[in-house]
Amino acid sequence: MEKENICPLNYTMNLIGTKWKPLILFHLLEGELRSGVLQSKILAISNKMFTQTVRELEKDGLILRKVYPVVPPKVEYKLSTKGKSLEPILRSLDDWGLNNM
Amino acid sequence: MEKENICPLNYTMNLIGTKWKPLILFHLLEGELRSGVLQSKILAISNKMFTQTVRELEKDGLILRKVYPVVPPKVEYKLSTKGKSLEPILRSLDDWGLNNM
DNA sequence: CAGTATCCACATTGATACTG
DNA sequence: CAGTATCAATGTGGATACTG
Repeated sequence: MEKENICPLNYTMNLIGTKWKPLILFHLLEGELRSGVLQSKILAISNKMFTQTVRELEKDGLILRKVYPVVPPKVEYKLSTKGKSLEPILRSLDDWGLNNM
Repeated sequence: MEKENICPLNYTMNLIGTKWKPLILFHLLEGELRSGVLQSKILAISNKMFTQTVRELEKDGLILRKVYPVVPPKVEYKLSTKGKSLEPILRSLDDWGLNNM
């Protein structure tokens, strides 16, 4: 998607307006989650898309990635402050869907 | 985009989560607009994408299309009741962008 | 003016197999 | 367990020309 961001609305949509991003953010509203647990909550997401999506969310400063230097690997994700500030929007999107689907 | 709609959040995103839809809906918040006027407000949208997008919004019941049987043609678009109910979400997305971009 | 029809470039997504 | 690599399929967006 081209990044023109003429208006604020598009800026926001470019950060969360994809198939999986809102869903991942939504699940993280309940708190920090281990990578595998988070992924298992998003039924039907492929391994590749999961990694790719959390990477972008991290790059955009919406989530934080914590790596534990253990074997086997352990990684946890949680919302950043910026990510948490999306909560009202995520809840609105979910509520609206509930009332209209 | 695949239509799985496992959760309400995805239902909503499938309706408004594309490049141009939120922008078109946002401009229609100010009221009914003639086709050409609406399109001119969305800088850089191609003719094809404009028609395609308003068609989908109409199909999904978010906007209403009024055709005047005159020459030259005159078409006006406005939000439906369902479309109007998206206003809080659209404003939130815009506000969040303003505060974070 | 409003919209349609092609044709094409490229971005997004996914299945599968593999690594430290 | 968490993540990477590769290849293929599909979706999305756009330039151009044309119609009633």
